[in-house]
Amino acid sequence: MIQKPRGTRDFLPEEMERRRAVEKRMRDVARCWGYREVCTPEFEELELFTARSGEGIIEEMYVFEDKGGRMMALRPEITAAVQRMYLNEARVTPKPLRWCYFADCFRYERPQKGRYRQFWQFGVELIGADTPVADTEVVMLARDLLQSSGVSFTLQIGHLGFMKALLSDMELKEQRILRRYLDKKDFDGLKGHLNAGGREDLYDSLTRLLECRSLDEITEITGKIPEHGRIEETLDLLDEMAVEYSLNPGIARGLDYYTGMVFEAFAYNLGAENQILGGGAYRLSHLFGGDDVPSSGFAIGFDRVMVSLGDSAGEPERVVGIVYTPEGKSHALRVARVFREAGLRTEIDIMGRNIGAQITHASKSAQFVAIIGKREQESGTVTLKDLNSGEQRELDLSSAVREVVTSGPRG
RNA sequence: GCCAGGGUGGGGUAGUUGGUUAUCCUAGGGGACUGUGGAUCCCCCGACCCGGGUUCGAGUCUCGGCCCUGGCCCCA
Repeated sequence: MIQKPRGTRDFLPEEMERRRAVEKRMRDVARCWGYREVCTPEFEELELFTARSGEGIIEEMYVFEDKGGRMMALRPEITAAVQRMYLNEARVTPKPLRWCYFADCFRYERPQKGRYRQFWQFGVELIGADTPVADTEVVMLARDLLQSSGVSFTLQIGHLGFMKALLSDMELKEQRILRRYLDKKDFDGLKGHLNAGGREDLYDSLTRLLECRSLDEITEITGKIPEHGRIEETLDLLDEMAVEYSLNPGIARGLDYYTGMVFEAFAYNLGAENQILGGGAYRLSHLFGGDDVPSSGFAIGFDRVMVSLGDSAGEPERVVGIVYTPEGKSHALRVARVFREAGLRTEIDIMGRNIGAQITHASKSAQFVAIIGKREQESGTVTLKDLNSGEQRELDLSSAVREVVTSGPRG
């Protein structure tokens, strides 16, 4: 038998309903903040992603040659595509642009808990704004989105300016190596590398920087960096808006195009892959041949959020089963239509079962059955049976609909 | 790419030192049954991940692969 591809998943209706419910809550939050949805192609020219991240990522992507001999890649993330789209389509749109997306991405990696080869990201990009309030907005939106999903998380905020200030006289390549040691908390490796480069003077300040949890502590080590005022204002605003976060100057965010504030969120019970959000301020479009535009944004690992939420069942949907005898068939079809017009999920027997078997079947998903036989057909009524209580009454059609609509969700 | 543990009907399971026709539950389909059966009774469907090897004989032992679950690496 043919299996699904490695690292992919099938979603049955129950799980899709849970996913859609969370997705809807996130969409509603984004909409209230003024972030409107955009959509980019599922695949792009390979160069879009290598320009951003280097040739190394080819091994971790789905890359293919199309019939015209072009090298293409299934998108491994969305930010680059949104920036490309901005340059292609929206350069002259009034700033700021507030965009969001919910889209699947593909990475050719070894699957493990919370890591799949096809996965979904909910993300936002704020393009053309470069102020403390803009920084505050994306962080607050990140917080609101995660909260709306119901997941438990911690938020960490950092800024690349701190480490840059300490390493300002070093080459970019060298800075990157040191950041990696720090990110891995490999202090022996860090020390060795610094000693080899004759910069053992930096060891103390770098490791102390990672311990800092307040701007004052950081400033003692780095001095007042150029962005100090802006960072201070952003953090003050976040405090005023009661956003819970911890300051973490160690956040490095792998890539070079991040320019200022960076932040990440982590969930519990996720094992090794517990990061559920990452983002920051960046400048990317010059890599694609456009004018640079200050941007910031983040992406939520939607699947990880769902894993962290677990199987906690959402509210079950109200379902009505239409049960009928052969004499009641035409009336039953009309009744079903009325229930559907009231917005209720309504299912009718199409297996030719007898009444008892119909009730048996309906009870697997429905909370109510409407029983229709010769008597109801003649009087234009329905017999509504509440499957939870077992009670039933013969009602006129509109009363029956009202009864179901006003009933609470299944208890 | 590396390490550990796994893979028996759709789901969950039993399977002894290698030995008849592979166990049970559940789900699914059919029938009896024609206004209550959210039943009951009867019947049916349906599995040893794939491929080599050892053996008279492999679900069971062995090797390789695939896949799953974790972890490492990586992480945009």
